[in-house]
Amino acid sequence: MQPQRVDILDAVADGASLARKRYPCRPEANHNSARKPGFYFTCWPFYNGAPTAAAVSVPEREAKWQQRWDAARLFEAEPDPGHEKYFVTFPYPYVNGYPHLGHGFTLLRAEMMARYQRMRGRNVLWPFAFHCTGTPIAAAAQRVAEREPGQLRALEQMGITGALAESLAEPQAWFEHFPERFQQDLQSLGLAVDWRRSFITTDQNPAYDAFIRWQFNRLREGDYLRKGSFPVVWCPERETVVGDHDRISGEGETPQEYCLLKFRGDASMLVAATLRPETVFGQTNLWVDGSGTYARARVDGEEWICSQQMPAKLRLQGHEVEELGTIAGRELIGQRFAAPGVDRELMVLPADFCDAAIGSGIVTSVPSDAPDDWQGLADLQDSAALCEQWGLNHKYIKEIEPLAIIDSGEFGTVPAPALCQQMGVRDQHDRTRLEKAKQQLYLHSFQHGTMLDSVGMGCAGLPVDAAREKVCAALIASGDAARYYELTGPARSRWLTDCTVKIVEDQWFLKYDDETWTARTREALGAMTLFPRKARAQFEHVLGWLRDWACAREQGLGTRLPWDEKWVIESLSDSTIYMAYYTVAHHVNSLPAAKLGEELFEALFGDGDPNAVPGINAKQVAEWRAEFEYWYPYDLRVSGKDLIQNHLSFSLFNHTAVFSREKWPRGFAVNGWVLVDGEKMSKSRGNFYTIRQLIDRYGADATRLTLCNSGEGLDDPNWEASFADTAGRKLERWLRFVAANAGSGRDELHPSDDWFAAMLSQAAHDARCACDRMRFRTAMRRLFFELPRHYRWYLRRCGTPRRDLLHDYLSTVTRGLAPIVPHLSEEAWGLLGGDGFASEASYPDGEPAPATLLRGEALVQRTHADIEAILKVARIESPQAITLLVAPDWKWQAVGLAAGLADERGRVDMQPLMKAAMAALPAAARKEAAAFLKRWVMQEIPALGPGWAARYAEQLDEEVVLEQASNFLAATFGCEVAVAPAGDATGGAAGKARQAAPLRPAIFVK
RNA sequence: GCGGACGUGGCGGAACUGGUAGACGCACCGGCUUUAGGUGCCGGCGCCGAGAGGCGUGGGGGUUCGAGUCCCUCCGUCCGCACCA
Repeated sequence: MQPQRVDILDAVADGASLARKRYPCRPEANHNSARKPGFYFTCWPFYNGAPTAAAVSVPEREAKWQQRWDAARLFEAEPDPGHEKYFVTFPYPYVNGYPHLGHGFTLLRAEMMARYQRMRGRNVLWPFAFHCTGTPIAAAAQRVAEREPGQLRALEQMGITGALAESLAEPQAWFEHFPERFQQDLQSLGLAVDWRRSFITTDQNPAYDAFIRWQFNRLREGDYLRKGSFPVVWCPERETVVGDHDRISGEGETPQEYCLLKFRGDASMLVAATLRPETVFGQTNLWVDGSGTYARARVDGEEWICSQQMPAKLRLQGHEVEELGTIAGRELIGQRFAAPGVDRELMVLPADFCDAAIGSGIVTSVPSDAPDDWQGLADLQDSAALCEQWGLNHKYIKEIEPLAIIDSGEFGTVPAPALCQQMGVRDQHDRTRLEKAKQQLYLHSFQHGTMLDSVGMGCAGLPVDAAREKVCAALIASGDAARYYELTGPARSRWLTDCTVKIVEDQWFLKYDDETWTARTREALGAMTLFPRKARAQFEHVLGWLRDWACAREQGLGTRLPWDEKWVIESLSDSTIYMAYYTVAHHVNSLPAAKLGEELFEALFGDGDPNAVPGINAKQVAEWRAEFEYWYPYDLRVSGKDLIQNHLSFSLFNHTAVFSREKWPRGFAVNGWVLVDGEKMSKSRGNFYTIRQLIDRYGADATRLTLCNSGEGLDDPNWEASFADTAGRKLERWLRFVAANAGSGRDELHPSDDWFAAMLSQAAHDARCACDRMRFRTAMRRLFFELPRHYRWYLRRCGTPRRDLLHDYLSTVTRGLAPIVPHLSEEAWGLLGGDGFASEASYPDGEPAPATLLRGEALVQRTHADIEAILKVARIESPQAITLLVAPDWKWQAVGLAAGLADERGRVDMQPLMKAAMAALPAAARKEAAAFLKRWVMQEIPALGPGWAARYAEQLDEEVVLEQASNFLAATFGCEVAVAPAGDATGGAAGKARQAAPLRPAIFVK
C-alpha cells in the first residue's frame, strides 16, 4: 500500500541496479551526511543576543509537547455518543523502509485534517497501521539471506548494517524493525495519531488475518468472487510471476491475446496466431520460414506444427503437449491446408519476414489488408526464379489475387496493395516502410473499417472491432481456433531469463466488472465528498473501466483464502475495508486465536449475534460493536492520486459489497507526488530525504510548515529547500513576537481598531473556509504571511495596538497554525495564557469584513499612496504642508446617480445621467457637474471595474476619516496635514480642489 | 495509443461562478538600523521603451462588450493503463 515510486523500493525491493537503470547519469549520494543532529539549532536559541521565548532548543521544545500530549492521552480516541465524530485514514504504508518525504506530504494532509477537525469540536479518530502483504518484503528478506550485494548495499544506505542487517534475512525482522521506526519517526513529527490501534497485516497478526478471512467469506457469500483463468508474465527459470519491478527490461509489457488459427491437413495441422481474426475471409495462402525448422507436437489430442518454442509456451497456457519431433519449413512449402472460417484450401508459401522462432512461426496471408502479405506475394509473383527455387508453380502463384473483405473508407476495399505502391515499398525486406504502412492501416481499419457483404459468419456490415470478437469466438467454439497469449514485447526477468506467458488456472477474481456491483459503487461515489472536486472525473471513469481483479496469489505474505488455502490474498485486496478494523483494533489485536472466529467479526461488523461469540461475553462484544457503529464509516481517506485507479476504487467497491449504505465511505482526498525543488525525488538523483533526516535538520514544525507550503490540489507539490531553510526562523520570530506582546496594548479606542478587527475576522473566516476544503496552504499563507502585513499597517496607524485586538490577533494566528505547527502553537498558547492545549482549542473563525468598514481605511491607504506618488513625481523631498481637499456632497450625489443608472457591467449611459443630474443637483453645481460626470463616466468607471457602483452607494464622511488619520499622515510625511472641504480651498489649493472626487480627495502639497 | 489532470515573471505559486493578471513567499536591487554581519524595518521588482505608450498567462484559431478562466487544434509535463506495492 501507498507505493512510492521513488522510495526505498528503488533500492530495497528492486535492487540498486534498477534505480541506476532509470537515471543512469546521476551519481549515488550518501545522505547520511545531511544528518548532523543539532547543527542547525546551534544558532536558534538566540537572535540578536536576545533569548527566544522558549529559551530551549527546538528539539527539546518539540519533545516536551509530544510527551505532554502523550501523558494527557490527548489523541487516544474514545467513542462519545452525542459528540460528533470525525474519522481520518491514510493508506497504511508498505514497511520495507523508513518514512520519507513522499509519505510525509500525504500523511501531513491527513494529520492536518485530523487536528483541524478536533479544533472544530469533533471527536477525532486518526489511526495508523503497517502493510506487510505481498512479495517485496519476502523477496527482500530472501535476497538478504542470499547475501545479494545490491540488497545489502541498499540496507547500508538506510544505515542498516551488522546484526540488524543479518537479522533481516527473516521477514519477521522486517515486521518488527520498520513499523517501530515508522512510529518513532512519525511521533517525532508530532502526529496526532492514536497509536494504540496500530497493527500489521498478514497471518503474522492473527486478529487481522481472521478479519480478512471474514471479509472474504462475506464476499464469497455475496457472490462477489468468481473463479477463472488468468494470463500472467512468467519467468520459466524461477517459475514465478514477474511483475514490472522484477524485470531487467521490458517494463510495461503485458500478455496479449491472440487468436490461434488451425489449418487442417491430412495428418497434422498448422497453427498461426493472429490479432486480426476478422480477416480470415481474405486469406489466400500461408507463410512459413523456408529455412527454419518447426516442431511437431500432439496438443490436446491434435497434431500441430508450430515453432519450436511454442510447445513449452502452450504447456504453460494449460494445454496437454507431447513433442513428436521436428519438420523443416521447406517440407511444408507447396502443401495445402484447409483454412478456418472459409471453405478453401490454402497453399503454404515461403516468406522472409516469417521467422520460425517468433510466435507460432507460421502466418496466415491476407494480401488485401496486410501490407507484408501483399508484398510477400508480389515478390513471388514477380520472380519465376524464386518460385522455381522453392518448387512452386509460378503460373499458379500469379493467379492468386487479394480478396476484398473490408471497406476501409478512403483506403478503399483492397488497401494493402494500394498503400504499398503509394509508399514506394520496394520488396518484403523494406521493413521501415512496411511497418509504417502496417501501423497506419491497422489503426485506420480498426477505427473506421466495415465488413463487406461478401464475408460470412454473419459479419456483413459489422464494424471491424465487432467482427473481430465475433469471428474469434465462433472459430474457438467450432474448434478451428484457440486462445493464445504472447507478450506485447520482450521482457527479461531479474533472473536473466526471457519471460513468457503463463495461464494461471483456478484464479479467484473480485468481480469489479459486474454491472450491478459497479452501479452500487457509482451510487456510493455520488454521495462522497472529494478533495479536490476535480478528481471526480477520474473516479467515475475508473469505476467503469475496472475489470475483474485477480485477488489471490500463490506466493508472498498475507492471509490465506479460508476455503482454498493454497491461495494468499493479494495486497490490494486485503486493504479495502480494513479501516473498519481500526475501530476495534486495540480490543481485538491481543485476543488469542481461539476467540477470533467468524462469529466475532460477524457480530462486530456484520449481522451476527453478540451472544454467539465463543469465549467473549456478549456485553463486551456489544460494546465493541457500538464503537464500530459510532466511528464508522470513515469520513476521509487521504492518498496520492495514483491510488484512484486501484486502491481507493477497490475500497469503495468492497464497502458496497460488505456494508450497508450508511457505512459507505464519506470522503476521499487525493494529491500529487512530491517533487524536490522541481525534480522527482529518487535515491539515485541524490535528493531523497527520510522524515528522520528532515526532522533532524529542520525540526518537526519547520518540516511540517514546508510540507504544508509545498502544494495543494492534484498538481505535484514541491518541497522547496529554500523555504525549509528559512521556515524555522520565521516560526521562531513569531514565537518571540508572541512572547514580547502577550498581554500588552492600550485600552483606549482608536479609529482604526474596527478596521483591524474586521481584517482579523475576515482572515479567520478565510482560513476556516480554506481548511474545510483541505486547502491548508491557503489557510497558512492567509494567517502567517498576509495577516501580519495588515497588522503592521495597523501598528503604523495607531502606534500601540488595542489590548484585546492584539490578543485576538496572537490567539487567532496561534490557533490557526496549530494543525500545521502544533508544537510551536502549544508554546505560544501557553504564553497567551490559553486553557489546556492549543490542540484542543477552538479553531478561529470569523465573518467576511463588511465593505463599509473597509472603505474608510482603504481611503486612508489610497490617500497615503497618492501622496507618495505626488511627492515622487514632483520630486519633493520634504513637504512643508499637505492639504487634503474632500469632494463636496454634490459630487457624491452625482456619483450616486450614476451608480443608480449603472447596468450589470457597471456601464452608464451619458444622456440619461446628465438629464438626471441637471434635475437633481443644486443649481450652483450644474456647470461643474457636467464636466465632472463626463470625466467620471469616460475615465473613472472603466478603471474602477464592473462592481464599482456598490462602493459608492453610501456616502462616507471623508472629512472625519481623514481628519482622524491626519496625525498618522503628518508623522509619515513629516509635515502638517490638513483636511478641508474642497469648496473652502483658497489660493493655490483652489485650483486643485476641482479634482476632488468621492473617495479620492484632491491633494495640495506646499 | 487510451483515460484523467495541468501549462501564468528569475523561481515557488495567487486570481471564487469569465470582470484592473502576477496576491503571498523566495531570489535580487536600493535605503535605514547594526561594531560588523547571517537578524530586523522601509521601499523597488513581468517584458520592451528615456518617456508617452506598447506587449504580455505554452503555440495557433474561435465565442464574448470583456478570456489565465469557455470552445477547437497543436506542442509539452504529471498520474494511471492492472495483479504490483
